[in-house]
Amino acid sequence: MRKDSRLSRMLHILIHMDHMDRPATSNHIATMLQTNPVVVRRTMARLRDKGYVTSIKGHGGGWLLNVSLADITLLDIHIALGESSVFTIGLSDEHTECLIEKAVNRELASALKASEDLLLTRFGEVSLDKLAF
Amino acid sequence: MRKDSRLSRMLHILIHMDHMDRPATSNHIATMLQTNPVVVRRTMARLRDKGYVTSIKGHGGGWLLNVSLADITLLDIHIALGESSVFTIGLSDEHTECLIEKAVNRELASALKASEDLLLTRFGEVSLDKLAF
DNA sequence: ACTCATGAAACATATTAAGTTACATGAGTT
DNA sequence: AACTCATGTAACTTAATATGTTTCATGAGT
Repeated sequence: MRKDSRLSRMLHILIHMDHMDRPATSNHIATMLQTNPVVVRRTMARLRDKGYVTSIKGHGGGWLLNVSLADITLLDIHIALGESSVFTIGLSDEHTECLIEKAVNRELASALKASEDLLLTRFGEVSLDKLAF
Repeated sequence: MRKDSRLSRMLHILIHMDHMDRPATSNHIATMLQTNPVVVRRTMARLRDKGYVTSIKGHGGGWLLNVSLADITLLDIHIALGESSVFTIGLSDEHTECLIEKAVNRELASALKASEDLLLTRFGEVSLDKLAF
């Protein structure tokens, strides 16, 4: 499956935006990310919904960083981008009565949760200013 | 993205096979998994390649468990099913010269690796007999 | 011969980020 | 008021991959 690179992309752009004194247009951002301005708007809209950035319409408009890099963590951005699972591994049909299958799924779910908890904890410990220059 | 439920499914079936005294046909397994016999053959073939099961052609044929449940771990089966990443999260283009992007990707890669290491370690600690009844 | 099973090729489906096209809307500039 | 630049949004296409399905060849026991 294609990887979800939105987190990586958004972190990259947010740090760049911290250096800018003017709004960054979707076109400008798309060029930096080697993608399309509509993809940028779609993804940035998630961050706007959380208040991390502001969008300005019209001439001279674009996107502005709304918070200090020190005040947002990787986890904040990860959550802003959506709640979908971080794993490609899933459980088989959980509406079963089979005790073996339930035991298997319980074990897998437990291991996946521990792994995800570690990832999110780590994400929460890193604010974006730690990745900037 | 659709979840990869092969690990869950194969663990489930392998434990059932340990209780059986006759080969399990792909049809029988498919019924248990609520899927198609061809999907079963395709997935079981990976386990056969690693020697965990044997396939028997012809009348009275099917699939046989080749090892003791105590001798295989979740990690063994996970590896047998393929080396693809366990994460839906990926890094953005890594062929860049941007130092910020490199720092972002380095941090993400490090966190993902720690998380995956934990998952695989945990998988390696659980042998299949611990999930059986 | 007949039946039952795997092996394998070929194709369809589902999911979701990503990519693309097109047009409406809002906001400065001239 | 007309022009230009930018976001907002809808609709559609693409890519990747596990899954699902159909079909036929092959092997093996009865």
